[in-house]
Amino acid sequence: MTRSVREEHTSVESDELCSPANRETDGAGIGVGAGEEEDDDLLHHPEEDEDDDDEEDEEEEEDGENKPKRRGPKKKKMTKARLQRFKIRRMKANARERNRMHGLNDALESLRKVVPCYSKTQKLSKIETLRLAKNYIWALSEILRSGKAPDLMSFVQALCKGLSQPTTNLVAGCLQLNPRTFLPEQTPDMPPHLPPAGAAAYPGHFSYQSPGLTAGLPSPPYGTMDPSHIFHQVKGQPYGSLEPFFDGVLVSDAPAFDPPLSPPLSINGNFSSFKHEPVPASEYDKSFSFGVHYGAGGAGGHPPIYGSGGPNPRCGELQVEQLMGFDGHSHHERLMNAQLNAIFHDS
DNA sequence: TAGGCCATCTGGTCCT
DNA sequence: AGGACCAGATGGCCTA
Repeated sequence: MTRSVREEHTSVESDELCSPANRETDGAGIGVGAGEEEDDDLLHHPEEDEDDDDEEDEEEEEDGENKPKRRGPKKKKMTKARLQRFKIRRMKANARERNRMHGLNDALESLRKVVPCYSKTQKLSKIETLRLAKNYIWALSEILRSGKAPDLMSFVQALCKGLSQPTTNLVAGCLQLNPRTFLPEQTPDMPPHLPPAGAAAYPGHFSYQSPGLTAGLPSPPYGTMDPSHIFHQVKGQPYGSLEPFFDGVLVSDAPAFDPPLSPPLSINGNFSSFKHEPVPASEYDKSFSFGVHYGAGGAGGHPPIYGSGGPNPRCGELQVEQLMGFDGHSHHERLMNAQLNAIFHDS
């Protein structure tokens, strides 16, 4: 589910403790926010093993006469000093955990920027980001594997596999597509974009199945491959059937490519030069169970590509100039965009 | 108001 | 011993 960007932190404590300025500090208080425990609970914490036995015990255990005796090592009573140390330890652990989660979120934010449909205003949720990234990697690896450029529909289908409807709509919005055009009737058991078993939805499509479940498909062995690397292969490197792919597009001698934050596919019009296989109009005009249709205006206020109800002008026939950037993109991004278009165009 | 998403705290486990 | 990692719990925010 996509969500609007909201406040970075959700509580006063969070604002104080987790603002960027405070991220490196471990001055978090204990027991703030959720999971707060009363000191009484802490007093009986089992992990205490300090050597403060000589200190005066402040708290007496209230062992009732009717309570069964506990087995195992006798718990040491919590002295004030021990309690103090425990609190400090807990504060430090909390701070570390916060920082760890912030690092995780930062990484996730980086991931958001390199998968399609990055938007500062309409952030993908964590789970949707991961799903989309997985699909994106798979789709790109499939391009490499097959050496053929997929058509727009199957590519978007692959991207949207397993995504929620709002995210699917967002992807469609980013690509200036109507979800109805690439999502067949949704069934509980079948991801919407998957063609029926044993049948390709569209001629020339690569079908998507979960790599882990598909015997014939390779697990993408590309490690941390950035999608933009595809377009920046050094000339002469062995690429097998992909060689002609890159020869006519962009072959660079540049040693290393520093990818842009926004990926090519997150830009509207990436596929605007796609050459499509002929698709029966019925494939596009099916009724789908989508509550949100990508009608006039479209998600994110884009100008509609598809007229409401009318025959769909193929998005592959649109020109880049007709499309608006989803979020506004740099020259570099547009360059990448053009490269991608060129690849699909030349194939 | 329910449900989704999120940040945070917490205690347990594993590793160095 | 201390840190990293993990999963459960909790409560806040937001949206349908």
